Amino acid sequence: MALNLDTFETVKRIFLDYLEAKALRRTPERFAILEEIYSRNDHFDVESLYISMKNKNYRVSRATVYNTLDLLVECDLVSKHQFGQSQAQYEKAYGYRQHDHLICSDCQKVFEFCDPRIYNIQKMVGEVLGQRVVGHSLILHGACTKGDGCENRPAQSQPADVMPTLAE
Amino acid sequence: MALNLDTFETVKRIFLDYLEAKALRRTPERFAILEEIYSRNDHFDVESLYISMKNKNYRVSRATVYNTLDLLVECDLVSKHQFGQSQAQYEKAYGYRQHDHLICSDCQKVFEFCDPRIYNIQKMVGEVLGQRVVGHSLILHGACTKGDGCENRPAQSQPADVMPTLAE
DNA sequence: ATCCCTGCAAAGGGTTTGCAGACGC
DNA sequence: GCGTCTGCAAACCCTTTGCAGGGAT
Repeated sequence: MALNLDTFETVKRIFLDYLEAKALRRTPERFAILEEIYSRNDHFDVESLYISMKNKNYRVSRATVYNTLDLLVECDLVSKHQFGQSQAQYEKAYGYRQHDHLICSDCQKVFEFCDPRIYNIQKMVGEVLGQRVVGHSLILHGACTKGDGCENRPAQSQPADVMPTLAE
Repeated sequence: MALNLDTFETVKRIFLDYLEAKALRRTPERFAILEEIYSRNDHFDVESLYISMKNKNYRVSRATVYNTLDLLVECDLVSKHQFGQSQAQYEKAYGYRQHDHLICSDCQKVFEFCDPRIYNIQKMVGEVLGQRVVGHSLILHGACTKGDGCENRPAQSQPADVMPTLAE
């Protein structure tokens, strides 16, 4: 899927404001990386992002990709996940609802879902333990025994609703 | 806290059976590592386990520690977590209820809690996505702003109940 | 002109691997 | 005795770091 220009203008604006607030420079590399991320729809790791840009003959270094991803995570335009593999996975975050992931151990496919009850758990556990809970990471581990589930299923571009969203 | 002998006999039995079933050898190192793990109560990483054993003048290599931990995870005597740091964290699993973790980003303390609603989410999400869900990992990220929460709080040796356990 | 940011490559840290010798079976 | 397991160290992989040159301000 191609880059959504409206969305990109918005996130570019957000990034510009963030850079300005932090007195960081507006380098072409930073915006090129942002653009590359927002023209993707899947989860990706640093290497695949780096390779995509190389393939488009855009000269970037891995170090800059890492650096820029940190900035984008910091300003909530990108979210970072550790799905248990060694390398971190990233995805664009703007315009996407908070969601969680189910990963099939057999075929490695990643599904997304939303469930408002997680928010309740988060709130209640925080109260019981006397902690302010600022976020969570929920990963369900699935099994499709290759072929009879994941393979036939279209990739979820939007998180599936598990139950009607009650509150946000 | 010292090793609970009854528990250790049980887990040793389980491990023996597992080794036999898989036609693996009963080496002294494997049982020494199991014993060291069950005489601990905290979460630990490979290095600290290795160091403890070295300090007790038990000769083991890191390679064997890694190898044995894999086996113990495989037979459910140990659980492995990726709390986002670089190294994996482990904890003994036998006799402990399934529980999840809250990690304070400020002081790194780890709390444990149980919430049966996670089980319901797991089940329902699996149904909606057509996946058999075999497990989950939920991590809540807390913030205590150092000193006013975690510091004063005793470590949770048993998972706190967030609500009465309805079902298991 | 300043000095932050980039690219490159080397270093770093946790985990895995290869190999020779040890030992459970 | 056979074949797996161990210990050691090197290799590995992802990420971070150091440094010199380049470009944003």
